[in-house]
Amino acid sequence: MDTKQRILEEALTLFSEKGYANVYVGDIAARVGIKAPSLYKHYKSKQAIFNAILAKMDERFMDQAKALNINGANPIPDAEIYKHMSEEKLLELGKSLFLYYLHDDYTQKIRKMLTIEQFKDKRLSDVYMEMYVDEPLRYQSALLGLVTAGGMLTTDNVDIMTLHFYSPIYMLLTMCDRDPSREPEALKMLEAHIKQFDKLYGRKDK
Amino acid sequence: MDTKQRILEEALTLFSEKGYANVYVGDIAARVGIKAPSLYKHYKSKQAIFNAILAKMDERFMDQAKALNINGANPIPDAEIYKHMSEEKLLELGKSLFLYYLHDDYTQKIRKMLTIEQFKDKRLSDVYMEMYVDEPLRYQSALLGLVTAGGMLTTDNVDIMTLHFYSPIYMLLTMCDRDPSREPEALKMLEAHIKQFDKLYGRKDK
DNA sequence: CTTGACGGCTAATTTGAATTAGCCTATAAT
DNA sequence: ATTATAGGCTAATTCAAATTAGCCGTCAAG
Repeated sequence: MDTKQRILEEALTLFSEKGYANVYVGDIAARVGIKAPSLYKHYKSKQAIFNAILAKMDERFMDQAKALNINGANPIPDAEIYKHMSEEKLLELGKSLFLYYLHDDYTQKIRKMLTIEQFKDKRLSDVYMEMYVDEPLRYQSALLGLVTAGGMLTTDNVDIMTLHFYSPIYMLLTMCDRDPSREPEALKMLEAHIKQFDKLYGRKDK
Repeated sequence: MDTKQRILEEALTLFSEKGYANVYVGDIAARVGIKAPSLYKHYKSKQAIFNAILAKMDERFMDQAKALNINGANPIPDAEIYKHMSEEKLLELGKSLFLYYLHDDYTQKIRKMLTIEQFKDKRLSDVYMEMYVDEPLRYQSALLGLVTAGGMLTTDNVDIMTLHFYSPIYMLLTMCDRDPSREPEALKMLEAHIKQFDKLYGRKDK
């Protein structure tokens, strides 16, 4: 078992629940199944553990950005799909986006940790915004742009349409992060939101 | 000068910037213009200062709720105004809401503090949600309900319409909290959002 | 078969921040 | 005028948490 890796995982879990300052190195060690001083065989300090988590996050984020081809000339790999976007498909898209963000273990923990630690370090709030505001808006804008081009949605301002699509998702997400018991309620609202969105922006003659 | 009050103000400022754990009692004292031990003439402990801030927040929040008559039989005092809601008025409503939340010193600091500390204590996340999610949605829903009744907006689901109105405001707000330099950009998007909102929900024959 | 590095442990040690002790001055009430 | 209280200060003290010292067993390479 890779202790060095385990330490990062358990530390991230704890940091995301209680924040850096409220987690003691002994807590991390206990969850890994060792004693606090043994941590220092793997990392120079508590801060170094935190830094390693961020480094790994950066790495993953870069990979993901590359995988999504966001910057490349070819924005969406399977563009054709989005030209024939039905209400059901839109619904599925929104729900899977929401549920992925909400339930993916790593993503959720990172998001919570960034939320807690963001005001300590501008770099963290920048990462948060890129991950949960700017990048989703950019990506979905490209996507909804295709749908619009395909004629399934109509607007003269794709960016605002994207804002209308995504911001409820974002708000419901922050709601469920704070209170997971409200997930069913959030899902109901999400569905109603997307149906309404489709009605508002969908072609009248659809 | 009311030192006891000053302490709460300076402590809130610091807590909202750096989080409880990263603020030292000496920092608070320094800003007030005294030495750390003197704080203890006014509050039993650092935690007691934090609690006092929350107590005062609760108090204000109660007052505000009462002033808005949210629970009372009479939801909006000057309901008539809202029956004749033009695009410009809607715009003004949204902008003033946004700018109030964003710039009101006390509100902003409380929001940032709750954001940082929320995962430590469920009570804090509950307050946050009430203040920035549930209460605004309830209030605006009542308001937009009136507008709808007046015939200036059309929908079969006021709650979703309200979600569509408010969630972009919410998202832009959290964006500006993280990076105040993006306020102009946010304001532009806010305006475009509301104009588009009005187009989408406004009566076709307006 | 022995050596050295890896990774664990217990028992210090360090550190730094919160809190307490105890003193001093000003002021307001008796 | 005396005294009590409020509120400030400096100099301890406490305490918890991070880190270091130093020991030990295992195991793979030579």
